[in-house]
Amino acid sequence: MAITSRDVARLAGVSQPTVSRALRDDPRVSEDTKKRVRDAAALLGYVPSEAGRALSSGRTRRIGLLVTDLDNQFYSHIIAPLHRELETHGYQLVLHTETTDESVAERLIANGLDGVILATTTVESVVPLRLRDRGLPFVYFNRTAALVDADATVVAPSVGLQDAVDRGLALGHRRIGAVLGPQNTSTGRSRERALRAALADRGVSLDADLVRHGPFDTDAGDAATAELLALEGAPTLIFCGNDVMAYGALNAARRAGVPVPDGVSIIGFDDLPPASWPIIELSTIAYDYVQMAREAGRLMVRRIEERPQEYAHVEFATTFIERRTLAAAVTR
Amino acid sequence: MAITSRDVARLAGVSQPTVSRALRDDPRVSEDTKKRVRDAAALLGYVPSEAGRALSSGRTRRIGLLVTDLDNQFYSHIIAPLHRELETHGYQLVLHTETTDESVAERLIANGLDGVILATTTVESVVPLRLRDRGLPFVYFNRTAALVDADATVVAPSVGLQDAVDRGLALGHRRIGAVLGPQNTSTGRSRERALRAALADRGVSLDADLVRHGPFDTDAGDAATAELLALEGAPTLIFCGNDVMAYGALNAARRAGVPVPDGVSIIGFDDLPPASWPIIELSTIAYDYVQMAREAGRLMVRRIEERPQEYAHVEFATTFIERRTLAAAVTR
DNA sequence: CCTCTCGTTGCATACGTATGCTCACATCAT
DNA sequence: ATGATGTGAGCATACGTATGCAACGAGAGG
Repeated sequence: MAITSRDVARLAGVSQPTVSRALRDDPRVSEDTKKRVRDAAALLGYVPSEAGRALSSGRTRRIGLLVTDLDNQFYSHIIAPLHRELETHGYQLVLHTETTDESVAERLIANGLDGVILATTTVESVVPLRLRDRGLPFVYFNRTAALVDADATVVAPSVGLQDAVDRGLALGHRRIGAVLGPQNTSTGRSRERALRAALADRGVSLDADLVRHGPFDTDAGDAATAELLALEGAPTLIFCGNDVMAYGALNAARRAGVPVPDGVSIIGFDDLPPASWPIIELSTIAYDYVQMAREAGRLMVRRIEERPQEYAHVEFATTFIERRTLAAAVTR
Repeated sequence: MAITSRDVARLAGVSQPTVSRALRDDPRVSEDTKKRVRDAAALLGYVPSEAGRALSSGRTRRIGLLVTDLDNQFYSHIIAPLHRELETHGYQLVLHTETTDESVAERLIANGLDGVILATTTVESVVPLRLRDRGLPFVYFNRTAALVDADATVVAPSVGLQDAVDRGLALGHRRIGAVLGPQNTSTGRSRERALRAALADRGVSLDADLVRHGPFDTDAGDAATAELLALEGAPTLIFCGNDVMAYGALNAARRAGVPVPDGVSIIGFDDLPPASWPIIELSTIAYDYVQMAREAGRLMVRRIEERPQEYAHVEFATTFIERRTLAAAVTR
């Protein structure tokens, strides 16, 4: 049924291996022959079989992206640049979403991937261990795991959060709350640590009553903020674990009838596109996540093709972006 | 390096084909042997090679999803349910994003997919033609192309739009504008046709000056709405091609200082999650896009495994959901 | 004129699994 | 006791490409 390299070989009057070499532009094939082979291939509409190629070469040129919650806006914005970056290197992105930790690694391995980009690892995940044991190269994107070292692209939250904290304090905020991400993610942890450190640096500490933890999603941000706003001494400024949680915070404030920023100020983290929309205008900590995705792609390709001794840890700087949702503290 | 079925066979004291059959639970293998093989496979940590399997069986159990603009929120919400649906049938989703129309088909074919789900087809796309010529099964999701028939899941916009139009007219709106999607997409066309028909049914017609077309994204919705609001006789109600464009419309109104809904009413299409957020409260036309994604997955699997004679065209009903962004018309 | 080298092509085979066919053996009816 | 039936496993091979190695011819150098 399908056209194989043998069919092309027959038409071009050469052997099958010559077809294989000619189409991959092997220098050992004469220009003359290459042209003949290419013409024959085009005439027949020949398309090389990935399966045959994978079996023979042992490589698939496919890279897996492991994400648990695809619904999360953040990852939508990551996939496109990552896809494009890998494409320029001749690799293809394959999406994997699984929730259970144990079977994931097996499926990644079974799928004959050349490498895996881990985007939603939890700190205690065993997936990196399994991949390492199998010799399947992988790269951490955004989050890292504790058990195994590897190439990684991470965000350095300190600078951006320090600026945000300073600005918040300057605006008179003293009762400061936090709606943070899960403590079993490296991002959740590092942002919390950086926030506490930035406050401590100015002699302020987070009141434990005003801190909440939850998944990095809108519903969690909504619920946690609703709780905080209902408190006797509600915070006048709330730091959120990411923008998506901050959307939830804005919703909760609206539902509670607390105006933003006059009743409460909200600060996010990520600077996703909606943060700069006129109807949202979210103050947030920004970093170049598109560049970060591309860098993760580059690290992945380098890991596969060059197997460097050292692991690269690329950090991305953060900056504070002030928008409408931050204003002077008002005592209610 | 890697463990093959031959290694398992040696350990279990059987032949390689028996391993292949035992692990796929072939009834021709005795329970006793199966157990021995499974134990040996587990002991060695054997994972079947996708490449070998694909080459031998001619099937990959991989299905491609072709999307041009991944950034579009709509598709983020589609991918997860589609992924899950295919997974339950033992298939895996592979994301393909390409902009050029010509090379796409080749890459889809080359990748040894069992089938393709086309999510962002334009009406005049040749991809369906190429796929048909190759005998690669495919399904239309949401949009369809004109040239080739195939299984399809589509939205029937008429009912929802008729209700929305009736409600808008009841609220006194007469100057009605439209910020619509591209005319080379079946969704763009069918929504425009349904809107015009619904208005015509009530003896109203769209003023050509108040109609704009553009890509299904926030920026386009923003730009078009800004134009409409700047007109002498600006519309009091604007229908948008989808929710994402409606976000842009809301932004444009905010920027222009026109309050929503008191200055202008906005109606979207899709009912994505943000539409029901307290800070947005977008009136919109809803349908069950999660179910639609799952149905597309089911059609795809059925097409691959049963090759039915007839093509299925599954329609999804729409309903109008009234929220804050629609109110009585006010003359400015 | 012989040998050596270089450039080009073909030959043989490996990659790992699935499957049609054969075959051995046991069970059972005749 | 013999043939028929059925069960379970092995043998041989196919799938399509890539690659190490051999081979071939031409040209160059001695």
